Amino acid sequence: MSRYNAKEIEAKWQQAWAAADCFRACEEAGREKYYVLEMFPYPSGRIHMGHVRNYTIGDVIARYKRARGFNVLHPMGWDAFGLPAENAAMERKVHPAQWTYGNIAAMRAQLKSMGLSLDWSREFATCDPEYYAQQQKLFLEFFAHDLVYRKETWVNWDPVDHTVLANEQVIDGRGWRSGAPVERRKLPGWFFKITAFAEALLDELQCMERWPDKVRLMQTNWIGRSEGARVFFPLEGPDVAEAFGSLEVFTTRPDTLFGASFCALSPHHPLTAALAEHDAELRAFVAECDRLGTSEEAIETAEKRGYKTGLSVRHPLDPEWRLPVYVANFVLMEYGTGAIFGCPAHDQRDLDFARKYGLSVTPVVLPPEADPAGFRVGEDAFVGDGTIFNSRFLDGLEVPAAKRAAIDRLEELGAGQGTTQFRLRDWGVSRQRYWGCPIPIVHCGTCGPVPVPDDQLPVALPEDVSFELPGNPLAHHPEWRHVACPRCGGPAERDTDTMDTFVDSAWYFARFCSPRAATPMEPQATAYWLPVDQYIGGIEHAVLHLLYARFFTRALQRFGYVEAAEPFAGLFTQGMVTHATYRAEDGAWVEPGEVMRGADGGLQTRDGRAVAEGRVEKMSKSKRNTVDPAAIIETYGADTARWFMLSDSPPEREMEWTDAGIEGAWRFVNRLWRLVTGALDSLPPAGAAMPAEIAGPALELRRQTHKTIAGVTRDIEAFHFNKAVARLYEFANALGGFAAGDAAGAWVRREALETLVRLAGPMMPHLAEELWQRLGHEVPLAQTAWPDAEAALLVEESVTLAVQINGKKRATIELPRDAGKAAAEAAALADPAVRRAIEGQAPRKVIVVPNRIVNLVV
RNA sequence: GGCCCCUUGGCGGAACUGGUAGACGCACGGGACUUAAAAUCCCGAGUCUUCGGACGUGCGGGUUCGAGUCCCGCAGGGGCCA
Repeated sequence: MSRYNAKEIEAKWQQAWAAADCFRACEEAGREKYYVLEMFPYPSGRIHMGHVRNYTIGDVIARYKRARGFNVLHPMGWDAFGLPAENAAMERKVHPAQWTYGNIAAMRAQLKSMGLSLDWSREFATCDPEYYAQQQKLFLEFFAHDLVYRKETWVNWDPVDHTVLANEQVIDGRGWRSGAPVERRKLPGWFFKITAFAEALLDELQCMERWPDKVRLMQTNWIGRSEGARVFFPLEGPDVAEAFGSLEVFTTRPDTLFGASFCALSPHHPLTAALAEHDAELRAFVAECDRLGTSEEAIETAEKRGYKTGLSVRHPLDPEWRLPVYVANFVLMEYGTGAIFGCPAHDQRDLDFARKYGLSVTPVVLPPEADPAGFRVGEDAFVGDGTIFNSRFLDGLEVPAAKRAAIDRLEELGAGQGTTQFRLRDWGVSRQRYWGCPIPIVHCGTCGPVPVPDDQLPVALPEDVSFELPGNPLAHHPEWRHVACPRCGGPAERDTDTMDTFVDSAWYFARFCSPRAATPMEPQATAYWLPVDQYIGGIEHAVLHLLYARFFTRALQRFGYVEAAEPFAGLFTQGMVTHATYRAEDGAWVEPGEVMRGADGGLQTRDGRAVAEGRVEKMSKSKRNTVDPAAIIETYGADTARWFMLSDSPPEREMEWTDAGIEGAWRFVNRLWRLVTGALDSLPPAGAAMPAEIAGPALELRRQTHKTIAGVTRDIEAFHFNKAVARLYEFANALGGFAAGDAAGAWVRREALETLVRLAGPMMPHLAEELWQRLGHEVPLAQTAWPDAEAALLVEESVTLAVQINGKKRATIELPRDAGKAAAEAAALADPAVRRAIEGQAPRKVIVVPNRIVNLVV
């Protein structure tokens, strides 16, 4: 018997599916649709094992749902804008477009070698002018609906690369590329008003049952709703202070107002700026704060420091009470109002600050059971619930009631109001880069920012750009940015920024519904296909990408492009692919392919240097523990790689890639091949009528066949692919040991083999398709319905029950299914092992769980 | 620091709503076939054992006739927010 030739047979079926256009999706009114989508890849040039895992999972779902009769949409595209293309341009003198499209071609071929059931006719890249033209139209819709606006903010500025850095691109205060110390700079840019949907985005999370709890929790924390109050503290002091009137403060703890001992301003508060004009020392303090960077974590972990302004404020609930005003490094301008009141007894940061500057610490919340006379705050602030004291009209109230009472009084006095604050901030999308979607705005000295008119879209990226100079090539281009103002015709300049690439991926799933439309999307197409029924990707996108896509969908709904409010009805986040790491004696990382076992049994490189095996870690280039999917597919074929990806580890957990594992999968592929091809001669023809009489081992196998159908179906529905795989192994084991005997047995063997092939189909589609054909079927498996389990075969005639004595298992007994309690008890008491164990005592109590256990209490 | 999750043989992992712990795979051991090896097939296997059984799901308690599963505390690992 021949060994399975994966290479030849996989190519054969990939061509056959393409020729028959098996996976093209068309809207069919009245037919139930199912939209499966995996997060589209960045075209880095090669697929990695994370892609293989992601797309294998998605393809199992797509093929399974198709077999269940759904009209499946399963598209693929490219998240193709981004910095690596510009880096390649600088390092290798190749244009970003050329680099990107070259990578796409290479990766497309690799993805095709996986045998994914994709509708390639819908493919696009976000850097296609046809795509970003539509994105520019959407940007202008946001502009028209007042959902995008321009403002100045503080950014991390790399003075060497002349570019803005994201917080994660700042490492130890230096730019990740240039290594230059990062500066805080104020820069204008465009912001999407995601905060306008904060409440809706938060509330809807509770209804999104097919999303992992973990992701919902992360988004909840990210949006960060907090109830509190805005409180006005009248300012006193020099003219500057008088000009500002009152200091507006946000607090979540209005109940602790009588514990206040100071107010603090952000270094970037307008009042700080006004004071700094006449105060060099304050300017120096602010400059020092700026060197901390912009991340909340850096600010939080730094030592709490302040600068006393000399101003004071009056307490909003007692005009006679005055509090000093500081500028403090831990107060963020971006959160709340950029100013706080400090209550040291009940906030750790305020306490640290108060201890440092010798400010009073008055406890106003008494912990349960504490003695009001003896309660003192030491090094730890008390942040829990309790009863209010030392607080005049609030005394005796519990914390929640005191919050309400304090807000009521503030509102009566006109000194404040209750409010809800979100941690979520508006989404800044301007990037000083070339390889992104140009922002379709023209800046005119007289008209301000003016949208580029529809008939002048798209604003195309110029191709003749230079990457020699640091900074943004669009801004350096000699003529591109100079245009006439569309409104007044005067000289004006294009916006030279491009959009954050998260914008590109915030609506691509909608574009797939009508990828060639001359508008961003066709409402009847999105109405049919959206929402995505199953979205699959990495947990690393739990917050940003998924939140932006949710925000965009709500906006698109407002513009009339989509009916759905939410983009992804179901979300699945897969785990990472890991591999052992290896190091040579000199500490250098060694690739797995270089490691072999030496004569002494130890690990060594091919050229004989000793190697130590390190921890199992996420595959990464830096640790050199990657395995190239292309090489695996070349050696074993796509089916083997897919099968191993789905075996053993549950898909949401990390999976360890090992040589032994892929070898094991390869063995099973061959075993399945032999099992079917070796039996072909002894089978009745396809479609032969079921024999009237099936009994004995044949009936047993038939039962197992149908139980396997039911089990694998359940497992795939629940994303328990590892369990489905285990069931198919078990079933193959049973089939291997089955002797057909007579004609009925041969019929049952065919049913079992066909079932095995059909159930394995979504996981190893090429081999299954080939075996299906060899079993005598003309319609491809890809167009064949999923098998149904016969309910009557799923119930056992007899069952094994455990017999426990005082909860410990002593024996098992065989009983007819659904035997009565009395029969079960009698059978248990008759068992010799049970009799020995109870030594003639009569049970005090007998618990019988039908078909499960008998527990005798003696 | 706060919140959340996880911890089962040598390893990855099964165990439906509390009801026979360790399915299935990997690795391992034994056997068959072979001149030999690879491949393949069959068998074995949680630990200890006086062969009756005893002990076993990170540790310590609790609830229950019965706990891997529920509750409380602790330890270790991971994630998110700070």
